[in-house]
Amino acid sequence: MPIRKSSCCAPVLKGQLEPDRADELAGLFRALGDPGRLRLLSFLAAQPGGEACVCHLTEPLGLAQPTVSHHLKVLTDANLLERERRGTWMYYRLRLDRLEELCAALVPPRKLANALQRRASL
Amino acid sequence: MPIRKSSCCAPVLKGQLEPDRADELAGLFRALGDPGRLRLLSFLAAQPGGEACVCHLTEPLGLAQPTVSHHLKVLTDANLLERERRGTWMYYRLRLDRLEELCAALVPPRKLANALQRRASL
DNA sequence: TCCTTACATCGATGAACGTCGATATTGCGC
DNA sequence: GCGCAATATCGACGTTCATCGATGTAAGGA
Repeated sequence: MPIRKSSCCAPVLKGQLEPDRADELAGLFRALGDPGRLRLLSFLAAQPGGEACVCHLTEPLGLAQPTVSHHLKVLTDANLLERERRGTWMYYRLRLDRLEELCAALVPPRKLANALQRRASL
Repeated sequence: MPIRKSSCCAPVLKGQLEPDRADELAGLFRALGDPGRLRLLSFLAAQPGGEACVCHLTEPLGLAQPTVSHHLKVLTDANLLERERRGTWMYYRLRLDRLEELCAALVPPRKLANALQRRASL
């Protein structure tokens, strides 16, 4: 059933956001779309150096160890974390640069700068 | 089976991000975690005034009308869009302020400002 | 080599989600 | 009120996902 394009508004520009790029961004946002994972990021950000090993993350989250491991994997696959082995322990570190990239994708940088300026002037 | 907190790293600060706030933010990111919805936002952002009615959104997305309606509802429920009726047509408009808020929640504003400055100086 | 600790992977289960055809609702013009 | 056009809601189906117990793997110490 074809939808008539009556004259309600200007037709929308096509392909502003490429489907491939949309898939990629959506994957990133989906990685952020879980409260446990957000708290993981928050915990890591609160650490000096933005890093911690797994054994200190499972208790404050209230999730089982396999679940935490799963979430860490999701975030690492999305390149929002990087892992490094040190002896028995596995360290996970925040990638702030990736979060900044995501911000820039969400809001045009110029508008973001304006918003930050507005906020700073209050 | 209790996990021993051996001396691998400094213990993580607790409750940096409140569970309630984490749920709220996760809901927002989940709303952004679909390629169709991201393209919807992109299409709207490309429109003068950042608004459009539904009939012009369904074709470029390649999704059926009920699906588009569903996505618009998800985004509206997340307060990322606002709707306004004009006669037969329903107009959806971007809420840039909400996207800016989300950015600020992702990256501490000071670090964001630094990142933008770095980028501007290239 | 054996045991223990730290972490990852597997497999299963239940819930949430994307999609769309069919149908309902709302508003406009006649 | 009737009919049509625009949009929302419903219902169902298949997929994806979060969760966790059980098990596998890898590293260090005795």
